[in-house]
Amino acid sequence: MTIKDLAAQTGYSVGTVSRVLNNQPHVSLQARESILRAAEESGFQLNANAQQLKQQHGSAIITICKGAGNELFNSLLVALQSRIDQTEYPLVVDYIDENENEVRRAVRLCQEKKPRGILFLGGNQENFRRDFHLIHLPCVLVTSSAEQLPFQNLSSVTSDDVLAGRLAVEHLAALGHTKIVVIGGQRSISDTTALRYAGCQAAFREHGIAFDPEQDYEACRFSFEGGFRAAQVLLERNRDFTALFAMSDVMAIGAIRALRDAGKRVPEDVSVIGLDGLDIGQYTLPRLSTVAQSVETLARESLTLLCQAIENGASARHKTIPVTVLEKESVASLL
Amino acid sequence: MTIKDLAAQTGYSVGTVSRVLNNQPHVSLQARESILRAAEESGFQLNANAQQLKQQHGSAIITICKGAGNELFNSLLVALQSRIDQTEYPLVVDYIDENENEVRRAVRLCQEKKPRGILFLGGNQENFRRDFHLIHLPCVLVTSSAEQLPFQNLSSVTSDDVLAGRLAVEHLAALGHTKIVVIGGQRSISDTTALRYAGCQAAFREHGIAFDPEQDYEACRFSFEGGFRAAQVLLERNRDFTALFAMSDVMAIGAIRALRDAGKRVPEDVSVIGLDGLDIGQYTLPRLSTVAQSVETLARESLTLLCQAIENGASARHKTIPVTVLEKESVASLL
DNA sequence: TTGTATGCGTTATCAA
DNA sequence: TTGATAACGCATACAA
Repeated sequence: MTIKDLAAQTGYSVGTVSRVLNNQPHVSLQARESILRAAEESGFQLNANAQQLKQQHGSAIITICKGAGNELFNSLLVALQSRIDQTEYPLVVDYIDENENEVRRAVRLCQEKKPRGILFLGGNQENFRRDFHLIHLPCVLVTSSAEQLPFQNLSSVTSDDVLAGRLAVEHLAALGHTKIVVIGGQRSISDTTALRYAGCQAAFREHGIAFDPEQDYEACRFSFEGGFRAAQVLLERNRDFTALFAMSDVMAIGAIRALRDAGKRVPEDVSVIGLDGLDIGQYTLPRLSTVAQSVETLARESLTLLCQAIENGASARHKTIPVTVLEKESVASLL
Repeated sequence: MTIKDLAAQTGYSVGTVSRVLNNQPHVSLQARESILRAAEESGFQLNANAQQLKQQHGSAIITICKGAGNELFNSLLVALQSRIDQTEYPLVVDYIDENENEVRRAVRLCQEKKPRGILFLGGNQENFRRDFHLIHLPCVLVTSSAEQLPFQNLSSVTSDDVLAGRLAVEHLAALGHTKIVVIGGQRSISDTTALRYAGCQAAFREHGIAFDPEQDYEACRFSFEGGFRAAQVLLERNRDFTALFAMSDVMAIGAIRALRDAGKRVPEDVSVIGLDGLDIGQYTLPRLSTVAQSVETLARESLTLLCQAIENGASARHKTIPVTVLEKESVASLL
């Protein structure tokens, strides 16, 4: 079934049918109604390939998700999915490994699918700096800032990571903790980590808390396993800490498991604060105190920015989403 | 850049260029090399739209994932993603709500994208029975059996759900538990739930364990929240149980939280066994005893079946993957 | 082995 | 307001 058939059926020409199906003007009401009805009855759908061949581009928004096991990205995806249905664009999700170069991947996808825009869930500044000039589509980097990058077509939406790091430490400090260790990503690789780390450091300084980057910080992957191992390393160093800040909830949960395995109770012996505000944190023992990001807001703003860029050619903007401390059960007061 | 340009550049015709790029025979080694080199240098990519318009179909395998928040499906997706790269097909992931009709969605996607095959992550027999005749592509239903469905193009790969239900109960029974409650999905809606339930029931009978379906079973969604609420309901009924079987790990984790909130220790006061074998279960307190599915095997078999159907026209097959009990810390012995 | 030519389903231009 | 027709980039049957 093609528009040709539809044309024959209704007695109009393919041109008229095409105009009707694309909601274009200069069609008589009569023609419009008759064609629409026929299309409805036969369940006709335009052939996307032909359409996109002609228009020289596809209609999809591609989301490149760096790390399919990333819980934060998964909940972000859920939020995106429910919002995207209100737009005209299909959402195509493309998972790549954490170590893959997301920008190169995007370049390839652009040639292959000619999407309308790209959403990057996670990304590395260096990759963007080096290769993004090859991309000329509206893009939004989510959970990592592109403010320092000189691209007119690359917006970004990110939680206030510096504030998040600061809030975590301040929450602990306010409860009397002064011996604090931190686990997170590789500061040299993960921009997000670097910012959260900077926030921590500022808070440490302001509160006069001693912190030895060599001894009191341990880098790991953003996974349960990563947090588990990092906490073990910290434990083996015998730093005698009373609190641990994990830069993600999954790390925090892994760390709590390691602490318990070492005979430490949480929060009685060691307090733990996470960062993300994932669902799962509210079902663990103890419930996880954390600095929560607003996944909903991140999703909404990202899509808004991208759609505006696609539809109005709006140029790059960079949004920062606030974060809030969620006080639950994994942090105890020393006072 | 089109094959026309490439033809002009190399001095060959579009026909030859097309043949080379499609790895077809009847091309001189010389032509092949020269064209391949030119394509490489300019980073040329065939226009997928034109290609697919001509061939009357796309190249993608679409995965319809029912419930973007489903942890099992997410880990399945990770496994699929890593395997799909060894094939020639791009994997397009399409998330839909748990309540949406996955088959209708598939019908639409078929018209729009003309994929090579479809993978259903989760699905309801009724939907398939009613609408699947509209689909004429190779499909595989994962985590739910299609054996009872009369479709030559619908294979299925599923864990042995009856066995899983049975093993869970037998594990508890072997440790002396006789007062057991169960939480899971809606038996009338979720086929998976029905099978696991049947397995349970068989084990209950064989071990002479009393079980009142009205009082000792509570249905809920496959989420932390669902398990949490269901356990609360069971608790309020005062059934005085010593063990709880949750038909998914996330439910189990939610249930443990509810038990703790009610002052029950796990496993000292109540034993809990889950089902799935998700990563997260090894980082909770206590570590979750569970009946593990092999996500890797599910992914591998599904893709194998689908590819065979696409490439050799293989007809429908139905595979059952074994499950195993993972003994950890959430189940105590009463003996 | 290679080249030429046709058509896939659609949109858009132009003429009517 | 409509209809005819030329592209879009590619695969392929057929001719050379």
